[in-house]
Amino acid sequence: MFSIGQLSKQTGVKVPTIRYYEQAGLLVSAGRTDGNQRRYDKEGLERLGFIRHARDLGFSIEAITALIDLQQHPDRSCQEATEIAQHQLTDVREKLQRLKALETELVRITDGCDGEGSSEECYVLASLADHQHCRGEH
Amino acid sequence: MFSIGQLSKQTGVKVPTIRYYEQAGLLVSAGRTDGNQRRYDKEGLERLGFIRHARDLGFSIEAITALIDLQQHPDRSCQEATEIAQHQLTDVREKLQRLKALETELVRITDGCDGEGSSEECYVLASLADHQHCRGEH
DNA sequence: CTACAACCTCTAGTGACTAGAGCTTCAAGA
DNA sequence: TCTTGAAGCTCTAGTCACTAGAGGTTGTAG
Repeated sequence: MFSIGQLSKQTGVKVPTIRYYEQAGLLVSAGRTDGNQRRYDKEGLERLGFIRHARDLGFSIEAITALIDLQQHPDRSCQEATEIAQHQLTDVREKLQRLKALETELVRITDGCDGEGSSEECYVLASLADHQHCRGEH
Repeated sequence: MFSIGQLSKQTGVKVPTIRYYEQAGLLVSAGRTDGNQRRYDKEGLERLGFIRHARDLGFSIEAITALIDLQQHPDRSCQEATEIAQHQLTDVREKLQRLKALETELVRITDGCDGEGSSEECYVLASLADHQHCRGEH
């Protein structure tokens, strides 16, 4: 049996976050001591590990709820889980695209400026003021 | 002179967002008609364009405030602006790194599963449950 | 002059936490 | 057994950058 603090240490999830997950319905309400403190078993630990891993991969709370739901109905098709993961992958790839464009643009902006001189003729500021400077879309 | 709606159309920034920017101190309080409606001139339009562009590049409201402040003190060094942009670039690059790792991991997870069978033996769910499966860090 | 789109302010909600106040409980050492 | 203080509890509010909605007022085209 672990206290919430021990669970926190083992998973790397902060204590208030664990309570938040419970309140959000991700974690089943933990058992309590007579004094109302939460106590967790191995299952609680594994569940939190699952959540942690999924959050690290950028899955939303909503998506994780769906995945946990699926986990608990072993008879249901695996397809749903794959769809959720695929969706997440698409999402990540879109963000990657966008960030790559931003990187290019920021490199261009910062390279154009040596940091000397007054801000009046600053290339960074000029670039931001005038979209015309940009190569690509964003 | 433009109304807030015309400004919105010209810049692509939604009306409530413009008001939010004003309230956040990014946009100087606009002039008003006798009936208390905002009216903008060319300067207001340019300022909003600047903000829009900077937001598109992922600069925080705080960073943009600093940049605008700089713009208004043409005597101050350009170095600060460059630093802010550099910081933003570092930030973007970190996110890129992270997202690339996530992509790899998600591809591995989704590739391992054909979507058939029951969720009991689903590779997606198993991968999320067990960090051991992972190649890299995240 | 009228109708109604567009404007106004204010409050509250979003997602995923994080911080803090004010109180109670657990567990180790004396 | 008692004490102390770290760790737990609940509840409210704050974060960021908006977005939505209520309920009322103004501008302007016909």
